[in-house]
Amino acid sequence: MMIQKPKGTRDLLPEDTYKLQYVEKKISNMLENYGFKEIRVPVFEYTELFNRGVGETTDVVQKEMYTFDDKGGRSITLRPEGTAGTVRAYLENGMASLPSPVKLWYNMAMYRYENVQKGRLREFHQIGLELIGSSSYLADVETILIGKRIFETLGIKNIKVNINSIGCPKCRGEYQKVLKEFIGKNLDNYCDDCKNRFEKNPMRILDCKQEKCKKYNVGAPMMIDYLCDECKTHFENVKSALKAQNVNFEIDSGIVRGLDYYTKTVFEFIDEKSGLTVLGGGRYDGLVEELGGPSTPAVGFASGVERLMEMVEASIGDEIKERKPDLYILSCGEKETMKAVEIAEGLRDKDLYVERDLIERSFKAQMKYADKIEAKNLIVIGEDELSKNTVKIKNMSTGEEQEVKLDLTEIYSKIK
RNA sequence: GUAGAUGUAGCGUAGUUGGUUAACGCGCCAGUUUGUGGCACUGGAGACCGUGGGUUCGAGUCCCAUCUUCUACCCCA
Repeated sequence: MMIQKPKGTRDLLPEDTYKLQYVEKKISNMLENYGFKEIRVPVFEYTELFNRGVGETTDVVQKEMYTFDDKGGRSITLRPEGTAGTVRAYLENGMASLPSPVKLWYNMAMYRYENVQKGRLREFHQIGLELIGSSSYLADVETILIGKRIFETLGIKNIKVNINSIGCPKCRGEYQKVLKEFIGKNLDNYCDDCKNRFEKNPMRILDCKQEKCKKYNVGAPMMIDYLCDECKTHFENVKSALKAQNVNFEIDSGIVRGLDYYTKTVFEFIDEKSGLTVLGGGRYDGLVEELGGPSTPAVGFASGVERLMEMVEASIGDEIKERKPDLYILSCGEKETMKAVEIAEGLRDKDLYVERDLIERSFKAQMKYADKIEAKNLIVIGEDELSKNTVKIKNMSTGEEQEVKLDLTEIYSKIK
């Protein structure tokens, strides 16, 4: 029996990878224009990192992690997100002593034991960034501008930007008291999930999609109305700066984000066509300290590469072209073929894409093959050519031929 | 985790109320007489019909289980 790939994984075939590389190159180049440097951290970390970093009460930690004991009895988890590992690396490598703020980006595989469906895989990739060491609203605005630019760079339209503020531990505590009072009145009427959320994380109840819960949520107190002065000012500054930079956004008080480390500004970029969140992030001022470092503010986001690719396919998919051979060298006969190998190698030294026969096909079969792989040009090296020391370069799309000396630089100058 | 659908050569499909060597298109390989492709024609390779059981004289076609993929819920990127 054939062994299949595990559920929720994907093979990327050449027809996919060249498009992926196009997208990755565009984004990484853009991020470098903002001064972000790439970081790569381990695929697996000690489970404790995510328990503390992501939060014990989150769905990600409670039911979606790939956790196992290694042979030394250590509890290991495949990373379900990139921020915890990045912050861990930031601390472990003393990056706090680098000029502030530290700006890192990554493109890494993530693992989450989730049910598979549209835009959701168990192994998926996120391009994300972390801006560590600034508590200023300017950092929030910078990351949102970068998020916006990702989609512009890729020619993706119809992306909605939603933002919210979920306050800091100080004002959130106040708010949760008020919220629990409000919900507590009708708690019996909520769904079971919400009843469970009531003690652990009541804010998540506002995010519930169940009709009955939505009904009782009407008129619920909103976090933004209970922000402390500092959080309020911060949020106002973010909003007015975004407006000044012509970013179209909406306030969505329902955004809570499923990871515990978020504070103050949170945001989501949503593809209006599929309704999927294609980029999500926010500020996480408590995380660095939570992971054993000094109190350090930070902002970041992550975007799902597979979801990006899906949209890129729809918008500019056809414009991304695979590289086609500059030249096919057709040869028959042993001496002639050795000459073909020599010429091919020489042209590759000059960075041309050259193909030739590798399975000793007939003249005609080589011709057909050159056509199939869409070689731009073709030359034949046979007995005649070798004796006369010339070849004809044939332009495969026009059919035109021109004669040149059988010589590397001659051929190169005609093809280039 | 719950609910519904799906699974036939690399890809896309056909396979009547269960019956001899599972069909077609695309793709792949090779030919159509002398060294020039794209078209056309001819031939060829390639499938234990997702997997494992069961019913039957006999199953791709019926039953059960299981896996995959897809859809929704949940959650998220």
